[in-house]
Amino acid sequence: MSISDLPCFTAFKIRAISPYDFFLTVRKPAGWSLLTPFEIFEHGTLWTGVRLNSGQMFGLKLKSEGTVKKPEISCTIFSRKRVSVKKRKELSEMVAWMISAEEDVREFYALAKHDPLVKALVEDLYGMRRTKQPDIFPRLILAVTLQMAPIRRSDQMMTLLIKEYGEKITFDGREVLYWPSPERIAKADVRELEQRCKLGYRAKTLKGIAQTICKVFPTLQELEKMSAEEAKDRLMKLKGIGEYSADIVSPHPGFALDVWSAKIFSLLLLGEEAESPRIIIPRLKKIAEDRWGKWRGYVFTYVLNDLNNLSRRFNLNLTEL
DNA sequence: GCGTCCAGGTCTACC
DNA sequence: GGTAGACCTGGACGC
Repeated sequence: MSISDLPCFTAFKIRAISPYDFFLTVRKPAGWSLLTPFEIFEHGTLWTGVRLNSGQMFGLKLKSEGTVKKPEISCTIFSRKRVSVKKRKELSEMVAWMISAEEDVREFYALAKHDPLVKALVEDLYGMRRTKQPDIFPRLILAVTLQMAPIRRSDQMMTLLIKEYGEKITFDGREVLYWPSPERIAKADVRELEQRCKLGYRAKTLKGIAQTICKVFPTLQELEKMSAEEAKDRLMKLKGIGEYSADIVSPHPGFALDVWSAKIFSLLLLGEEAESPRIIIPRLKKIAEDRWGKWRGYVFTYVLNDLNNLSRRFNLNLTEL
């Protein structure tokens, strides 16, 4: 693991479009982290890290100084060297994009008028946003380690990858571990990756992906500018990335159903337990697209972060599938 | 303890 | 173009 000390800092404020719940957005109820599983959240303040496409590492300290109705987030960025005024502006725009501060979800919330599921979701998680990560490699690691493995094993693989090949950043008296760079994994020995991170056959896949994106591959921001289909096609050209993984990585709103989430949506949308979850995935995706359109990605995120409440509300067992 | 099974997909060979 | 089978590994389960 490499270690970076980030002594310089610059601060600014971000105003978000209301309603915006900072806590629910950066610390999701299902335990999803904003940028790395090793970020720190204490007394309403988040310390985390981010690697830009240039490879530069930054420390981030985020804190809400507003309310859900009048949201304002204070952001301090820590770096190795002092940042210029131009770079500061770029960083401020990047953080706002990352935490979806400028995304207006009122159209999504309007669906609640006629859709009982959305109504429940909005009541439970009012103001929560989907978030984005500027660097694509952590998303690809997530997608690959989720394949063919129970969630605990996926967590084990990701944790080992970060601890063995990631980067430790120190700033503001804190230490945060961040994902490995694609350059580091591209150079790693496959056998060593397999053994140190318990990746099995995924070691070869991950190294291949790292090598490809080190050469030439669109950034997440570039994929976002493409059509959803084009972005997905580009992602699926990576060996080891199929439709499910492409949906997880793509910045476009998708409906990344796997066997586990297909069981949940089968109960919610069809009112029945799925006998063959993998078989009904295309059908569930079609229903989601017809019912929620471009907001289906939001429904997906809200549902997976609201399983306890939904189980109670609709008298279903969604938490032990 | 030990053996067996299989998981929050993807790719390939074969028909 | 459709589909069965292989793929690492470790945790769950039955004995």
